Amino acid sequence: MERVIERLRKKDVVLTPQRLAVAEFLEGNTAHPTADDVYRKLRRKYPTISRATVYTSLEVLRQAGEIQELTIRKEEVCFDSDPTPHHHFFCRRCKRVLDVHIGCPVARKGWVDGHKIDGVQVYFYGVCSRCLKSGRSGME
Amino acid sequence: MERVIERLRKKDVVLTPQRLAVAEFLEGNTAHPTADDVYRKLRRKYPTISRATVYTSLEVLRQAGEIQELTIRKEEVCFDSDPTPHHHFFCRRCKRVLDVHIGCPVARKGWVDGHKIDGVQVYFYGVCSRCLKSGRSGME
DNA sequence: TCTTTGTCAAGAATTATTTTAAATTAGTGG
DNA sequence: CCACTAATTTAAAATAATTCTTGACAAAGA
Repeated sequence: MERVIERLRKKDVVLTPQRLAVAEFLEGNTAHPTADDVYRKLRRKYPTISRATVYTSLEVLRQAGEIQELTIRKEEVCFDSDPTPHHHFFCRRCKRVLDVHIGCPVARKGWVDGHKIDGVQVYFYGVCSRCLKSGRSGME
Repeated sequence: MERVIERLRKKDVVLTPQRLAVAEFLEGNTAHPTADDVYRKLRRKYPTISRATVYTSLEVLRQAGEIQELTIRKEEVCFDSDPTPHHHFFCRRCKRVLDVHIGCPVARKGWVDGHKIDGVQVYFYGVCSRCLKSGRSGME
């Protein structure tokens, strides 16, 4: 957390209690929360926080390179507190977004067909191991 | 077009003029239109068509495996008339979505980390070759 | 013909997100 | 520590994409 504050300050990001609260909630969070998840959680500690602030704080953190945005679901954007490139898996049954850490050459920035790449997202869809174990297909 | 009709009929999809119009507009269209693009275009030929009908027609075609949905942009979903797996590139400058036909092992269905995969999307982001040639970075 | 089933259009409703405008606060320099 | 200015927060309203609802209507079968 201290490191986050340092990094943000170095990037001339204005620090506010709200932004720090968002950063703190996200830190180490592997659940890939949506903006609304963040809002509902922070409201307990900061009853006056508004949705707009959560949205702008998330955008500030994203631009600062602290988090990344995922469009794995069309319903809503979710956020990953780990900004380094890796893949994601969406379970159609339990609706969770899981990190997938496999090496993939295509995920490296570079060029394709003459287009300059500055970012890549790889989204897998299916049924996660936990749901498979619980005996359901995710199709019901 | 004839083949589309055959395939849909074989899948017990009820054929209607509206659905056929959507299918026809998409056929061979490589521009990755949004639902609203389809609606605005079809309205010329079918002045009475409604947005809801376009949305449901697109969903019917998707479920029939004729088209695929892309969530490459968070603003809105767009559609690809080619349902076979391939990658996509989003140009931050001209906002176009381009097909990327490169082989990639990760795009093959299978398993990762014990999760069963039934679909994959690979999205590249950057500046397309055309915009690069026109001399702008896409950052302005 | 009567019934059943399913689609269509239009608009209302819903949901995620952004904008607005006024009040408050963070960062800076004295 | 105080004051100043630019930036942020807030609540509410506005927007934009998408979904739902309702009544009208059409095809297929008994």
